[in-house]
Amino acid sequence: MRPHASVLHIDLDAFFASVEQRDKPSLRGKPVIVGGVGGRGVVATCSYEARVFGVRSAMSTREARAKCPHAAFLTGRFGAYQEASRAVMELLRSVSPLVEPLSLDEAFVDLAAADLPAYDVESLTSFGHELRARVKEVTGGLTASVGLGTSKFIAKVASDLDKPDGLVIVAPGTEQELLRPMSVTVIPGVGPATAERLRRAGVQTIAELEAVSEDELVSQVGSAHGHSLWHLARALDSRPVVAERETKSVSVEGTYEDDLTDRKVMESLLTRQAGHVAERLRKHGLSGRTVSIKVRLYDFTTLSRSATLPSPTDSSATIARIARTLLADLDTTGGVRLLGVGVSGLADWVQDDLFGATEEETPEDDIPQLESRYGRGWWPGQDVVHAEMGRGWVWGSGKGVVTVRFETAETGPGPVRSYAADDPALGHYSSEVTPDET
DNA sequence: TCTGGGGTCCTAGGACCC
DNA sequence: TCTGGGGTCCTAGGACCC
Repeated sequence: MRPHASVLHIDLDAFFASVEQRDKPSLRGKPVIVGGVGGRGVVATCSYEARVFGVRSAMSTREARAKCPHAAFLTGRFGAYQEASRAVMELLRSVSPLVEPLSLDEAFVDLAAADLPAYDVESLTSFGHELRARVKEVTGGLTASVGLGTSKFIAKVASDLDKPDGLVIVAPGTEQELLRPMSVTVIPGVGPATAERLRRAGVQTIAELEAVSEDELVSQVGSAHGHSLWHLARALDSRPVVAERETKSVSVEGTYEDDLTDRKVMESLLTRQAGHVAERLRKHGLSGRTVSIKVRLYDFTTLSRSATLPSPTDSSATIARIARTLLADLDTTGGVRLLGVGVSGLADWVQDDLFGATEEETPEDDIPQLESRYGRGWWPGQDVVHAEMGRGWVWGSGKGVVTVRFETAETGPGPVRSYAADDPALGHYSSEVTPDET
């Protein structure tokens, strides 16, 4: 337990949706839902305007559509989110060297490593306000919720108390009175399954959890979890903020619009995924010994199989071959909704090939066919450029027609036009292709 | 036509070794 | 011949997080 509220947790509000509203003025003040737009998509983030209608993260897009049919449903632009995230993380690192990103939109900062002039609640409050103002500046207007406390647990609980655009500091010594009335579900690691187990044992609040002995908790939920719960219920949390965390695994998976039944198709898809995994391993200078596949059947039963090699690999041919072999052992009659490939047991080096032979990459000649079958094209929210009309984004698409709204944060809302999906004047926007150059 | 994608950590059982 | 532990590695599955 630290003497001051020197651990900071920051959470960008409705992150993906806020980036869309920032860049697309016509979406401001409106319900925006970012996630998978297909039949099996789920909501990744939604704006506060959409939450009013009961839309939540992780809800199926189908359900979200039923609750809020007039919302804008967008697939998301990861490049833009990464860029905004990078700006925020850079700002945080300028404040303290000890920054632990949890995702694109969340991080812990250890202010004890920041060398602030003072750590009393009042000084930390003005620091927090200033930080939030600077986040707004460096992101072009995004808001963040910030919490400060004597531990990671308390800082995270604090940032959640006044969302969106809030700042909460939990004064040292007041942690337990804050926690006691709260639901056990605020404890990190208590999800639906643990909450249900505890509820059956008559435990719903942290005060009630505090009354359960450590041995009892361990026997209820297992050793690691039990000890952790016992401590967190008492606001005992000495976990350090860790700046650099090693990657432990790299994986790619996909859920398909229609269940797969053809083994040849499954093998081709695994081969392609293996290629993406290998590419990412090589990009980060990694290789791994254990290759795994994940198969989700039509009824949502999820199977995994893995095999461990004597030495690490980053070869797409090797990963693909093992993945296909692992699939061969599984019964997939009835259909497969998800396939995935991963590599773990990572090392930051690749075993030298003693024989100097270069491995042949498997030809992926059936990929174009697969793409035409499983879809690619114009996705809602995607940025586009039109030779005459300039920059815009896909509003909707279907039946060979794509509807584009022409606007940017600079130009503001512009006209909406529809084009044939194969219109040559319509191009995918990237930083290398500006309207002027087309 | 309910239920994404990318991860982390934990558990439990079996093999194998000392 | 019987009876032990402990430790490590591997595999499969599950809970959880954003």
